[in-house]
Amino acid sequence: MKTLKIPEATIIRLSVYSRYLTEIDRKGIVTISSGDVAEGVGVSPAQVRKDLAYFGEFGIRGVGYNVKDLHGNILRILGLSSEWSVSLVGIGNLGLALSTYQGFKDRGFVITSIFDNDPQKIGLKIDGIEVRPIDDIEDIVPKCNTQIGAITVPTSSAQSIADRLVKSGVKAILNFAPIVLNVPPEVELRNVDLAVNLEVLTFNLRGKMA
Amino acid sequence: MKTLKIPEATIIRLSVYSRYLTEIDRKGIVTISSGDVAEGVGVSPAQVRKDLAYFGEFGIRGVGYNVKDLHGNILRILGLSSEWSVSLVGIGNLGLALSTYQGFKDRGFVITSIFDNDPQKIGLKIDGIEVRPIDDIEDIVPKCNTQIGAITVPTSSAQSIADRLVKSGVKAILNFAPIVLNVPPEVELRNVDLAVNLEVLTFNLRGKMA
DNA sequence: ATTAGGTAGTGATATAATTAACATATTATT
DNA sequence: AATAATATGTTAATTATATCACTACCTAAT
Repeated sequence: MKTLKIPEATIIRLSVYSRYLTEIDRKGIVTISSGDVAEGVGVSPAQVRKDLAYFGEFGIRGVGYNVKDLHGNILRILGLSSEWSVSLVGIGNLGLALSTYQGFKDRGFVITSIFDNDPQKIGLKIDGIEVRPIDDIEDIVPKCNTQIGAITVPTSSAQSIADRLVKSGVKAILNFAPIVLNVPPEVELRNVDLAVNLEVLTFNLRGKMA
Repeated sequence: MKTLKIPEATIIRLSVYSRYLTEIDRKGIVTISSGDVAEGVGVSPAQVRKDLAYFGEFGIRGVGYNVKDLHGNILRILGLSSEWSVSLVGIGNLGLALSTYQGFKDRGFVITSIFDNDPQKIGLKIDGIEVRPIDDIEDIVPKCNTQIGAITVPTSSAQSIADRLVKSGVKAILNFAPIVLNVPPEVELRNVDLAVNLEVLTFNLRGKMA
């Protein structure tokens, strides 16, 4: 089995393609070309074909791709053909937004536990999931077989939460706190910094206005 | 003036460096080396120096960088030395999270108007800003001299909101709806898709578990 | 059948980004 | 004053990524 390295940019684009294919499929379109996909998501047709080529042959020359078939293949590539158990730590506004985000449910991410230390929040039911005290992490997370932890707590406590999630067996962490977390190399870590996006925007604006 | 192209990855890292320097400065540390920054944010020292080199010379050979000075320079580069007026359209959970996100305020992003079409929300004050009906966009946005629009409405209405924001004079759009928006080339567009991050995570997990 | 038009897959090429190496400059020490 | 240690800025080398150009192949029309 050849495991050539896949650019992360490719994975991100596959994710975008898949979102677009959902839309196309809903419209009842059966076949689509790399050029159509490219136009729909704003990349070049060659890029679309190259991205897919890392994983196999999914189309028919001279014809295009079957929408459902391609979509299914991309979901499988992304690991979305089965469900993932997600634990959410910190249920402030951002945590609340994530817990109710339809896009997660749609793609097989199931929030199975929610933790917070605010006494006013503990016991609340959010979308059917009870908010538990943070000290319950080590108890609940293994029981739910949770593979992914999402951290939306303040910066000061993010590292300790990460430690506890790792200890409880999560394999991946999605961190929204603007801090560099330390986790063992076998744990997959991904940071989302909402301010970064605004800053790239203002940098580009600055250039245009200068 | 030579305007060589700056990689976007460089801008993203500068944003991360700046966040780290805030922390370092708060600790009262006066001087820092590229190696220190590199270790703090998880990149190579050469990368740090290269990123900075695009914009000038900010350090002293044999010594390092003055923390406050470097931080100020990075903020200036990113266009954060003055305030930006942001309009938020759609005040669901995600919009609420953004409107109260301290990280924005800290960096000079001021939300000056909020719009939604839900009658139950119109009139509410969020952090001192009144929620107005979407039809007020064309009236209010120009009055506030708003340069940036943030879209957190459902996918179906995202494009029409983008159109109205552009018509009202915004120069940049931060879009959280999972759809490819069409805007004139002079308008800076940036898409944030929360699900993408989880999907990159699961792809990487899949590889590790296979 | 044959041909024209269209589209996927792919190896070669070009471009971009990262890393490495080094020359230059500063500080501290002897 | 000379030397050792340290750290930047910059050029060169390497690696990674994206684009291009071409081949293979399918469909439909003549």
